[in-house]
Amino acid sequence: MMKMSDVAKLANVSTATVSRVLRKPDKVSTDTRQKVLEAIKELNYQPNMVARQFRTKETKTVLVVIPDVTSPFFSEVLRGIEHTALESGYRVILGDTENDINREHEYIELLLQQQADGAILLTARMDRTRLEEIANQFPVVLACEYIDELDVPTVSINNINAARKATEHFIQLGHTRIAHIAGPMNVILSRDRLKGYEQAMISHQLHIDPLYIKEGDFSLESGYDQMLQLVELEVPPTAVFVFNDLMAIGAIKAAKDKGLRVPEDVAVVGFDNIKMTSVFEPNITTIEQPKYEIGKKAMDLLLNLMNGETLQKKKFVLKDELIIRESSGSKRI
Amino acid sequence: MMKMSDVAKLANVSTATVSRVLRKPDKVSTDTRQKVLEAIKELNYQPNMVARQFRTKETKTVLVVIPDVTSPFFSEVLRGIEHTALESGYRVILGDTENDINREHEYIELLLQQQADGAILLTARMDRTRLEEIANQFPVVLACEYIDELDVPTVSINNINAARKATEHFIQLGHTRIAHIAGPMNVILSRDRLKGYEQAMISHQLHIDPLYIKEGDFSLESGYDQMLQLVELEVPPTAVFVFNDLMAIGAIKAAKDKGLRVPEDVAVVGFDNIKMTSVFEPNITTIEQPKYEIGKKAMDLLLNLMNGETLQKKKFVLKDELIIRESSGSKRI
DNA sequence: AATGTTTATGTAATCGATTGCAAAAAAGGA
DNA sequence: TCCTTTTTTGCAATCGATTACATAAACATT
Repeated sequence: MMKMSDVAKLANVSTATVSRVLRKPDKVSTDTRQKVLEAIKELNYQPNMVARQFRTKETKTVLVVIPDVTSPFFSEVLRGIEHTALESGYRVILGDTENDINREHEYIELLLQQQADGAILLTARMDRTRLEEIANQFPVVLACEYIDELDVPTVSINNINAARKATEHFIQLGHTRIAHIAGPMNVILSRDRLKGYEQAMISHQLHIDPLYIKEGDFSLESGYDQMLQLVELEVPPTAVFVFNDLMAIGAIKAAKDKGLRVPEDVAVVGFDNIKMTSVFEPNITTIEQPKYEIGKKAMDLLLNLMNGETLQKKKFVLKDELIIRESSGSKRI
Repeated sequence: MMKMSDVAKLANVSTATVSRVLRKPDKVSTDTRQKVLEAIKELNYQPNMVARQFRTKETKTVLVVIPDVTSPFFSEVLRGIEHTALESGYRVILGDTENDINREHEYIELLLQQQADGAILLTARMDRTRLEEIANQFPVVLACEYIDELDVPTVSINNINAARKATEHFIQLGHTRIAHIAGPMNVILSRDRLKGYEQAMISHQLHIDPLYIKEGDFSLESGYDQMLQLVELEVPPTAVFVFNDLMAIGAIKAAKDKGLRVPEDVAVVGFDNIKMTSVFEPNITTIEQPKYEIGKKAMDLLLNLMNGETLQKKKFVLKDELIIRESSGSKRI
């Protein structure tokens, strides 16, 4: 493997000049630049990036911590991040926590070890003080998940509003017995969407039956399980707002397996607008989140931070949209 | 940010000793080790990994090139890789090519720049010579996709056999008009599965109508489009073997939209056994690939290669399985 | 006690690039 | 032509760890 000094020797210049050709070409006369470039080509020289990183203290690498790479939602966000990173010459280190908080910590270590210039967290379940500490030392952006009242740049939609919108959709259709299959309560998104659900119910004077609130774990299977419990209630709900599309799909499956028709017997609304929602039968009414855009925006912010800029605005709330399809049914009479 | 010399000073030893405490603790007496560890804790010292990488020429990082992170199939393989990598102290750089061959080359550059110790390619569409060149210089493992008769370690299933098995399943059920929606023909997997389909047809003396062979692009939408064309043929097929589950889902949707029943009017078999296949209606008959295991095995091999071992065996063919569900229907009379 | 062995520690070179500073060369001005 | 300014290049230090080699200390053996 060739090194810079080899090029320098062949081109009859110093390594300083070679370095300049590579990094600040206009500081070098056209002649020498040409000579050096030829030597580089001749020797098939590739700069040793680690050496450069070591010297410049820039790894040109960002860490992305994601709760689940196999999730149709998060993987789209990841794509947005990765695409944008690449465009700006950054690499992405993948930190799949598999919903395990210890993994989250392990990955964050990479920042301390200076293996990444910054991080985007799609999951932030660690305690606030730890995160604050990290975010004070390194460029960090939160996307999707976030931590309340923490002064760290954040990109997300307004989950409370969106959840309220989804629930109100049911209310407008004439439902009163509306249930909610939530995500794990230690995740803020779950609490937010539950809150939105509650706000909608309360502001329309509808009773919130504690039995109508179930907690899943994001997975299709758990959506199935929780829905089973709901339909077996003495007075089952006529509508269920589900934390995400994956669980919604599980929930609909459960209803069907129990011989119920969706949306006639029980209506369902999901969240995220993953691809499958428009193919599944019935098509699923859901909240569209701009997944790719969230990733892109988060990466853009991170790039700013890594450039040493200070952000005037820290909270970016992107637009969501209720997409009405079949699973929520039509107006009840 | 503290450095090793700070620790050395505080502990009253040389940096050599500090380094030894970190890397070969048994070469240091218990007393000094204790002293050093205390100093490390006291100063909150974290070793600068880039400096270490620079010195040792080991990045403890592997590159994973993947054609599509949002794919339910590949993301499971990726998880297998990532999980195994982490266990062995390796980081994963994500290289999502978005099915773009140029991206593939860009990412491969990282090896030449010594930013990764090795690579796993889940997509290998570049030309053989280039890949050969790379694989001769660096530890590289191919998974899923591969290149014919190339002496690079490979992990996959036997796609030809599996495709034949899927097609023969139709034949056993009494179908004769069997179509195939293939993947892009520049991808070896597509050619293999097509080959398996053809083998099955030929060995059962069934006619292969060129009109029955369609080419999609892996996406659900293309499955939809290709199926539309098939059902609109003058003599439409009664069964369709589809390259992957995603396209199969699209295909089934198309059939339904055209008022056809699946499997009664047209039977479908997919490939990959992604989660959705067991939830979709009808449940989809498919070939199960051990996705996580493929990733794990590939990473294990790569670890061996990076350790300088030479593999006696180079081609690892994992077990696939035909999973019979509803979409392929029952025996025709 | 003298010698050889083993263990523990330190010295200083090294990895391959970048960059501040100085020197040399070229260009411009009088 | 000589002096000043600007441009181009090189010298050598530097980043923070690791490690070959040397030395010192501890221990064992006769």
